[in-house]
Amino acid sequence: MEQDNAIEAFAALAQPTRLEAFRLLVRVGPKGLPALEISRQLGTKPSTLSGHLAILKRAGVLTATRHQREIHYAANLSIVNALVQFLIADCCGGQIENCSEIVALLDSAETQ
Amino acid sequence: MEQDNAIEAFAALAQPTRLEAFRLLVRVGPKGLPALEISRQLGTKPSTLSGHLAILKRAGVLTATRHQREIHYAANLSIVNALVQFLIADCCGGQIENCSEIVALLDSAETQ
DNA sequence: ATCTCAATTCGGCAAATACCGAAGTGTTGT
DNA sequence: ACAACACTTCGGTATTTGCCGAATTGAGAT
Repeated sequence: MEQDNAIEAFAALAQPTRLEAFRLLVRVGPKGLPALEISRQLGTKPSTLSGHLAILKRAGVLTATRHQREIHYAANLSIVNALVQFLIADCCGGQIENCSEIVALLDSAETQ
Repeated sequence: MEQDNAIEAFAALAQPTRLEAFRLLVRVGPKGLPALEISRQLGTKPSTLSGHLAILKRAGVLTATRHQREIHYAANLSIVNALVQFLIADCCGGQIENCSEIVALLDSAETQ
């Protein structure tokens, strides 16, 4: 993950409608939802949401696949991992003993 | 973590100078660095950086502590955990068997 | 071919963001 | 008290972002 990709992903998630859309799709799971259904559930205009979905997709946060007339959007969970990797790279200068805190935190994240 | 806090944190990280500052402080470790030193290492004007540090601090991404004349900024690693928790809450409707992918990903994040 | 439906693109406007130099605040040393 | 230093706040400007209705594209159904 490059800095530019991380910035694009963070910017994509730093907006209420887009963050809600992503979390909705995380809850829905791998099958995802068509654009109009997301629009309906979030209460946003289709044209507005379309722009948001494009931003999320461009940032690698969502995937889009056609099903007949509909395009199903789904959350790309691996981006979360990539962002964490990027954020904590070379944590504490690589001296792992100083990083016990963050390791414990990621442990708890995983088991919850 | 509330939606507003997550948005603030993502927005804080979605800017080149701020993301670089955060990652620099992650590498430096718990002791952190004074503002002017960060400014010098990143090559940004002190007044510009000051605004960025305020945004990062306000978002809970950095902590600030005075040491004589200097204010030392340090990365708050627990925010990373909180953001991940927030993003993957109720993943796949809570049916854990569908979430094996993300669990494996967080595993690898932890051991690296 | 035509109609319908899902989704996107376009045009225009209001609000938020980033940058810089200059001036201000507050702490430390003389 | 005064000078030096670390940092922040204050103008002012250029760019970016978000929203909506209207028009457009593209796939399926009749």
